[in-house]
Amino acid sequence: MAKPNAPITEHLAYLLAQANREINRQLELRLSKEGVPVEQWRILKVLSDGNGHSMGELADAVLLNHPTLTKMIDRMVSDTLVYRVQDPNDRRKVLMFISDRGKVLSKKLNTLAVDQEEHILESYGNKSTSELKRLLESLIDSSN
Amino acid sequence: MAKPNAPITEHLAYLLAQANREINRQLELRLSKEGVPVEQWRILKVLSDGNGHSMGELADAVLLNHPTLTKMIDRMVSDTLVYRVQDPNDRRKVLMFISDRGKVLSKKLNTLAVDQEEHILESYGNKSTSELKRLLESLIDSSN
DNA sequence: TTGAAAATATTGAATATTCAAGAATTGAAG
DNA sequence: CTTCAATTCTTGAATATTCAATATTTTCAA
Repeated sequence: MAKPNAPITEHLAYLLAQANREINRQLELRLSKEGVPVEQWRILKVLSDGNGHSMGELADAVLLNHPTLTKMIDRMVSDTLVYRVQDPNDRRKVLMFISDRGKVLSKKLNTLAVDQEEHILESYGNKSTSELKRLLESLIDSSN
Repeated sequence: MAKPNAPITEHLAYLLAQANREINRQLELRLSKEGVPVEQWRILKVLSDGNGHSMGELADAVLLNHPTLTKMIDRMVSDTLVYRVQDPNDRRKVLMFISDRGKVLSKKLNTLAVDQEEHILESYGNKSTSELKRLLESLIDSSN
C-alpha cells in the first residue's frame, strides 16, 4: 500500500487535501453571499453557544494559529460581530463573545452551510456521507 | 442531518479541514527533514513521470492556483530541481520537467511520505484506511 | 486573411499568514 | 516573599498568497 512509485492520487494526504479543497471551495461560494470567509463562520459558530472562549481555545477549535486568529478577530471586532472581555479569573486570557449582530449573521451563515451539506447528501448519498464522517472522526482521534 | 444548531464538529466541511490539517502537519514534519514544503513534494512527484507538464496542468494536479505555482516553480528552478521548456506545439504553454537533482530529492521525499502512510496504517488500521480512501475518491468524483 | 475572442503564463500591488520577539500575568520552587 | 519559568496573547517584520492586469500565442469566424 502506497508504494514509492504510486501516483500521488493514491496518497491519503493528497486525497484529503483534494477533498478538503473542493468542499471548502463550495462552502466559500455560498458564504460569499454574505461576504464572509469560512473561518469567520467557524468562529461565529463556536461562539454562538453564548459562552466566553479564550483565544487559545478558539484557535484550536477553528483551526487557525494564534496570530492569524488575533488579526481576524480584530476585523470582526471592527465589524461588531464579536467582542473581547478580559478573563477575571486569569488576566492573561481574553474571553471572546458573540454580539447580537454576530448572532443574526451566524444564523444566516448556518442556513447556507446546511444548504451545502444537503446538496452533498443529494449527490453523494446519505450512507456514504455518514460513513465518511465516522471514518474522519476516527482518523482524527487516532492522530492524538 | 447537520441541523442549524449542530456543533461545528458535525459538519463534513469541518471534519475534512481538521483531518487534512492534522495529516498535513505530520507530513510537513517528515518532509522538513529535507527542508521541503508539501507542495514541492507534490510537484516533484507529478513531474517524476518524466513527461513535460504545462503550468495549468500542474496547478490542477498539485492543488495550487496559477500565480502561486509560478512563484514556487521560480524557487525550484533556482534550486535546479526542475526546468522550463517552451511547448513547441503551443507556444503559449510552458512545459515543466524534473531535473536529475530533482529526481534524487523526489526519491528521498517519497520514502518519507511512504513512512508516514505506514505510520497511519499502524494506528488507524488497514481496513479503515482503504475504506476512507475509497470514500474520499468517490466524494471528489461526485463533486465534478 | 484578418481581427476579435479565448487560452496560457507571468507580474506587481494588495492582502494575508507566519515566525520570532515582546508584554503581561500566573505558578511554583526555594 | 521573591524570583524565575511557563502561559497567554499581541505585535512587527518577513514571507507567501491572491487578485487584477498584462503579454503572448492560438483559435476561429467573417
